[in-house]
Amino acid sequence: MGVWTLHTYGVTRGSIALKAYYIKDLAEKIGQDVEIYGWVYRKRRHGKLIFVVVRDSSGIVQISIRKGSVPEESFEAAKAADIESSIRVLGVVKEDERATGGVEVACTMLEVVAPSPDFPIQEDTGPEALLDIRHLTLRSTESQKIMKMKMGLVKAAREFFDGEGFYEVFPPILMGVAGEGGGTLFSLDYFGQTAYLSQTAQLHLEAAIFSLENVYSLTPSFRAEKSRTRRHLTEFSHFEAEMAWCDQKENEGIQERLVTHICNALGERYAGDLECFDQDPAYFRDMEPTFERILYDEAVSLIQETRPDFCFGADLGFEEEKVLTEHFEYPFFVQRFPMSIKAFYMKQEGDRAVCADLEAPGGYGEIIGGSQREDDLESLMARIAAEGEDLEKYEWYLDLRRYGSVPHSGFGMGTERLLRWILKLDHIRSACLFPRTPARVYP
RNA sequence: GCCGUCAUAGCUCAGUCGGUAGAGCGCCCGCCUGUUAAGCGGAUGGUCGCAGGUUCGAGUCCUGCUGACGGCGCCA
Repeated sequence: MGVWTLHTYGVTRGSIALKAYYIKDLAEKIGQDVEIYGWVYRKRRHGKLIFVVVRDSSGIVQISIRKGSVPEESFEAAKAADIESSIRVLGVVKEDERATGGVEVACTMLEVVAPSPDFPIQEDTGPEALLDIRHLTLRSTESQKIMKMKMGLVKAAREFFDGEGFYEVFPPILMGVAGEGGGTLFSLDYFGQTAYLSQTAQLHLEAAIFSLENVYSLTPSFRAEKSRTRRHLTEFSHFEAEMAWCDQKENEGIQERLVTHICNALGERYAGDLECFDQDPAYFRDMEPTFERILYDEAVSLIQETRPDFCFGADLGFEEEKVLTEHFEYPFFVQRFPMSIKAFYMKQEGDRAVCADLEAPGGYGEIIGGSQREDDLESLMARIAAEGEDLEKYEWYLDLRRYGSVPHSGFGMGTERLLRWILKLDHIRSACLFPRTPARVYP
């Protein structure tokens, strides 16, 4: 058995360090002896020949186990191995066109590390049942691809911010006051006072720009709305950025460069995975940071072409967004909503907010909401009072306007929303490891 | 908060006019040396979401409840 210690780096079963290599690398090891650790993905028995498809984090490969070519215990172990049992395999890598991927491992030894009796997922398991056992559903190759691409998205976003000289900061999740008026908050007992889970880090990022000027954060945000839609979670990954000395025009420029950088990077680095989701990598790879911009008024006109009953002054509902997004191939900005339907902290010009939402094409909804912030103390106080909010709770926020206020802007980007649009996922839940919705906080 | 749909085996579903609960897949057993979520044979598997009501008789009809799902609103 000396040859095998070569591949385990002297580590034997029972005291495993790291795997020597991963399934995706086997194509470069034709003719070599290899050791594979993984999980049984598929099994097909043919009497004296058994095929086991083994899965690890990097991919899958077919193992052929022939009676007579392996010790009798190995053949019996293969015969008995359940779907998703963890196994250790020794064998020789061979090219074989009959195997998926063109590579197969001819087994010389197989042992079950731990069994997996009655694994509950099978071909026709429905979406609700899959969510009930999300902790097991994550093992699917589709979930693997989504999780890997989500990491790629976050990595690309951080690259962008880093390249633009932003500082990453780490704002609190436990909050004493609401971030945005109106939205429902999750509350909890905080040593006898009521505290809330953050809906947005924006207000705290605004404080940070007076120190670091350009900042961003990636935090969970919570919305206690019973939103039963395919684009809402009660907990989501929120990229937020805030920039001092920045007007709305430059704010939009940063947003489109950010989204474009992310798309370019994914188009280049995840071309194969994008194709698995029927997406054209070239569309993302070649995207340019020149998104179209339309005014809210123009959006209303476009909507009225097909929905004459839609009235000026209303917010764009989902049906309206869907109509609107059919006019665009790439994400686009809708600018200058009426102040009456936007948040108190936005800068006001006439009856309009100095703001823009970035909409994904194809009815996938709003990816980014951003605005120039109100930097004038009196206007801000009047706005907070008009919302019926207690000014005292916002004293610290108002201090930011009392001590060296600056023009500044910022935005928030929903990570799962962006990923959902890129992969055209049916539901935002699929873009999340353990999605939290009004009816689900388990598992 | 509002509107709608659904709830039967581990999973996906069928169940006619109200008359003793069905299929496929999975699990289990047997056969099979090139399969691609293999194939063939056998066996197992049920508080029909819960509580009432109508009826000689309810998975089926009626009432209430619960839960999940889908859509709206809200937003990222």
